[in-house]
Amino acid sequence: MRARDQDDARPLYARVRARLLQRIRSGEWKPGQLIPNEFEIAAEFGVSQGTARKAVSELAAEQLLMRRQGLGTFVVAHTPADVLFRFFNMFDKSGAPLVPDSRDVHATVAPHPSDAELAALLLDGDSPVIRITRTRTRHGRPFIVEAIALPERLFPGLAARSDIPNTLYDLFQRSYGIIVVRTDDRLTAVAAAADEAGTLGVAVGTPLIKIDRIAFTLDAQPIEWRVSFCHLEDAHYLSRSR
Amino acid sequence: MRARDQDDARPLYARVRARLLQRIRSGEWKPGQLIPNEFEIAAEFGVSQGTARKAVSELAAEQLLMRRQGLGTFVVAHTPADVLFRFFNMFDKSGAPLVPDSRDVHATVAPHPSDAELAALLLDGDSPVIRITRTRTRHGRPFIVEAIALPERLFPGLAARSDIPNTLYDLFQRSYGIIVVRTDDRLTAVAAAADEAGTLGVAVGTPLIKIDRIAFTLDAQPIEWRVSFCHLEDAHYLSRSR
DNA sequence: CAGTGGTCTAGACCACGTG
DNA sequence: ACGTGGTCTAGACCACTGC
Repeated sequence: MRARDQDDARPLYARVRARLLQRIRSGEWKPGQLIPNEFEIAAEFGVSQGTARKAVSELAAEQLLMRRQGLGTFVVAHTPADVLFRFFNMFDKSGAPLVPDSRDVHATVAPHPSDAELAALLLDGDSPVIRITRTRTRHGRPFIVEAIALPERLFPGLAARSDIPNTLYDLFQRSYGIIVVRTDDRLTAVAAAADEAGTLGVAVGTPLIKIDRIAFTLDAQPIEWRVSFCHLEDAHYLSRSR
Repeated sequence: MRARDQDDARPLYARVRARLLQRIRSGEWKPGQLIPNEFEIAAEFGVSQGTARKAVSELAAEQLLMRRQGLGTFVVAHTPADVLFRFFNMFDKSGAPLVPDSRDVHATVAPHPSDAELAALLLDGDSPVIRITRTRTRHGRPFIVEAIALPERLFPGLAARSDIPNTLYDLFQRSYGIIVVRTDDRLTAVAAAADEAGTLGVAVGTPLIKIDRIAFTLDAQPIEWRVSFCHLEDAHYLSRSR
C-alpha cells in the first residue's frame, strides 16, 4: 500500500482500519475469533507495525476488537451481560444495575411499516417490519412495558423464533451479524394510560419515564426502534456526559 | 526521564501526561493558552516526539487540550456555547438543542450542609454550602426549576456575585480554575408538586422529569449537586450510549 | 520458554494555517 | 516560507500469558 494513493487520500492506518472493519462486518472474522498479530497485519498490507497498531487501536477503542496483552486481539463477542452493562442504563438507589427479565413476549410481522416506523428506521413503504412487545420485570414485578420495531429484511425469521431472549443485541450479533454500536435514548415524562397502568400495576396518571430509543449499527444505520414505558420505584435512569 | 523509574512504574508517556495535567490544573497554563509544541515538550522531559505526542493526545482526547493543525495545541477555554453543547442534553422535536435562559436566580450561603448535600458532595459537617435556585426559560416560558449546591470552599464569593451567569461550568473554569469533565444525571419521573407546578405554569400532578446531577472535576471529585424539575413539551432529554 | 500486545526511539516526510 | 500538528518507518526492548 503506497502512501497517499491517488484515489484514496486517507492516511494509511485509516485504509488498513477500513479493510479490517470490512472483515469484521462481513463475518470473515467471526465474533470471538483471534485475528492475526500486529506484525502479520503489517506484513499483509505492506505497512509498519506501528501503522497496523494504530488501525487496530481505533477498532479496539470502538469496542469492535478486544486486546489481551500476551494473548492476542479478538473480535468482540457480546454476551448478554455485556449488552446489559453497556446499553441498559437503569440503576437502583445504591447504584447497582437493575437486571431485568422479560415476560409476555409477542412477535409479529407486519407487511408494511407504520408512518412512525418508516421515519424511525428510514424504511420504504414496502419493507416488512417485525414488531415485538414485552413486559420487563424486576424481582418478578413488571416495571417496563415496551414495543420494538425491526426491519424484517435484516432479521429474517426472528419473529418466528420461540426463544426470543431477554437481551436482543447479543442475538443480533450472534445470529444476524449485526453489531449495535450506539443507542440514542430520548426521554420524556408521561402519565400512565390505562393499558400501561394495568400492566405495570400502577394508577392511571402515574408519572412514567418514556424512552424512545433508536439503535444504530456500525455505519450509523438505524436498526431498531424501541419505545419503553418505565415505572422506576427506588431506581433511576443514568446518563453520563463527558 | 529514564524508562521505568524505580518509584514510578507507569509508562513514560503517562508520566509526561501527569506533569502536563498538573500545569493545566494548577493554572500555570491558563485556559486558551498556547502550550509548547511536541518537540519542545519532548526535549524538556527528555523523551522522543512520539512519546510527547502520546501524552498530549490523551489530554486532547479528554478535552483538556485542543489541537489545531498548523497552529499549535491550546488549553481548552470553555465558552457558554461549549458547555451547553456538551452538558445540556435537551433537544426539541426536530433534534435542535434547546437554548435555555435563567431568571429568578437566588444565591445564599448556608454554614452547614444538609444531610443530602453532605452525601452528594462528600463534605464534612462544617463546610459551608452555596445554594442557588433559579428558573430556566425557553422562548420566555419557564420549563425548568432547579436547585444547585456547591462547596463554598471551592467557590469563594460566588454567592455574592450579582452576575451569576446562565451557564455555570465555564464560570467555574474561568474564575475558579475548576474544570468540569463529567456529569452523572439520574433521571426519574415525578408528579409536579404545588410549588413546581406554580412556577412552571402546569397543573399539580403533571409528569415532570427530575434530574439529579452530580458534576465531577478532573480527579473525580463531586463539585456540584443539582436537582432539576423539567417540563418538556415538544422536547426531550437525549442520552447517547456507545 | 515462545509469542503476544505495549512502549519507546530517532528520524523522515506530509498537510495545514498563518504571515 | 515557516512552523505546527499528523503520519509513517524500522527497529528495539518490556510485560504479560500460556505452555
